[in-house]
Amino acid sequence: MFKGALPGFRDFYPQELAERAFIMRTWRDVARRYAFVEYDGPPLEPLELYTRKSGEEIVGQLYNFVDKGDREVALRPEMTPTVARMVAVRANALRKPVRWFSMPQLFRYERQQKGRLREHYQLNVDLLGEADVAADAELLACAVDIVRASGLTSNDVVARVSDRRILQAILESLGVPPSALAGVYGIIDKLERTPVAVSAEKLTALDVPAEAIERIVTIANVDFAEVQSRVTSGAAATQVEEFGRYMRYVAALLGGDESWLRLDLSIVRGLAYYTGIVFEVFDRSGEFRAIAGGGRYDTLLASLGGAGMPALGFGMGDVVLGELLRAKGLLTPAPAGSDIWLAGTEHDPLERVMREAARLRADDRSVEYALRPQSLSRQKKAAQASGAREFVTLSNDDGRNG
RNA sequence: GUGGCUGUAGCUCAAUUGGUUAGAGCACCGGUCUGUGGCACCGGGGGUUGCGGGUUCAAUCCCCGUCAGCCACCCCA
Repeated sequence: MFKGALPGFRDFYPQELAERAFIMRTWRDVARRYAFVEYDGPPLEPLELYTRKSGEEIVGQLYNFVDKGDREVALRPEMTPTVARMVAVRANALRKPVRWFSMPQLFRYERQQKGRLREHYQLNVDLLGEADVAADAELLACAVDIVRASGLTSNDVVARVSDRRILQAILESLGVPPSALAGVYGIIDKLERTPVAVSAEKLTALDVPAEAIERIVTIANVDFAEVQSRVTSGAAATQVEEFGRYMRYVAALLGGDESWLRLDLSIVRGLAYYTGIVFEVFDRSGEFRAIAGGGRYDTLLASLGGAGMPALGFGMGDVVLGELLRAKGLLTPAPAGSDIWLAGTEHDPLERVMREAARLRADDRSVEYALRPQSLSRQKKAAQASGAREFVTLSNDDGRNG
């Protein structure tokens, strides 16, 4: 006897599917409001699509196998390589900017935990062919608007925004040796979950000056004014200026509401391909994993062998968002009852009920009825339990069922 | 992949610190109720106590293994 789904995989009973549908409807509605158009790709891809950029280590985290044609394949763990490939193939034919979104089911062979399964649905929104920060602003505003459309407020969640180029400039201004940068990023990424003393010790081991360590362990608190005062020349100064423009754009797109945004240089996204502004959306209580994350990956298309094209995107999974919405009481999709429960009396032959049901169904009404003769009171009870919106008897067509 | 905690009906939990046929609420099924707000009452099905070994006269309870869930690493989506 089969007991349940494979570890990390989910059965969607009607209630769970209704919840998932609620989330996906919100994704689709808001993405369309932002003029993104939907696309999809194959759930199975050549393994090489993922190893080329991430290296062989990633194979341990993939559902991969050799197919009957001796091809090394993998279930897609993320959508970005697929969209990059699809766009690269038709780079010259597509009208720019390309504004696409998709809601793929993604797979990852890892030990599961809360908020992290072996499969999830993830909204992917990508904007390709535009280098200006206006595109970055459009992306983040879209992500925030989805969260807002789900019923959450800026008291519940915050978008933490960063730019690794600015972080690098700050670190250099603090005297961090270039050779130590990669290591320092890793330490910054874990600052939140690591005791300060431990982080400081690790930084010392990387030959980071003591004064710099003090500032690095509180890098999350560095505000925009400090960034401006520390980075005053060179390419980084231009990036700082653009970053300021970016934040103003996002605020404008959110109707002037800046409460959703926060500069946080401790956001160092792991993926190797991010090249500019990055962001992550979190619940403010810190109870859940990141709701969404994304950023700019201007070099990815070229690295996959296509024509170079500036690009950026974000992903938002259904698992963490669903957990947060449920915790806030915002995940209560209406039960899917029929429009009409059609009741026959004991004297009505079933065919009479069926003929009437057929007539109503042809009129696009959803109709349920008792599949075997039952008392009227029993049918009424069944109608209520099923969530039918209207109770109609053959002899008397006006009984309401709330 | 590593370590820790947990595992009784579909769900939430019981079962006098090993002791007879493992119980309840909700849910589900059937019946009664000629009736107002998903009401009440009666009845029923459903568990090899995750699975497999071991200790014992006797195991839901103790030990080992295994599987699954949760948590922390790892890694990030």
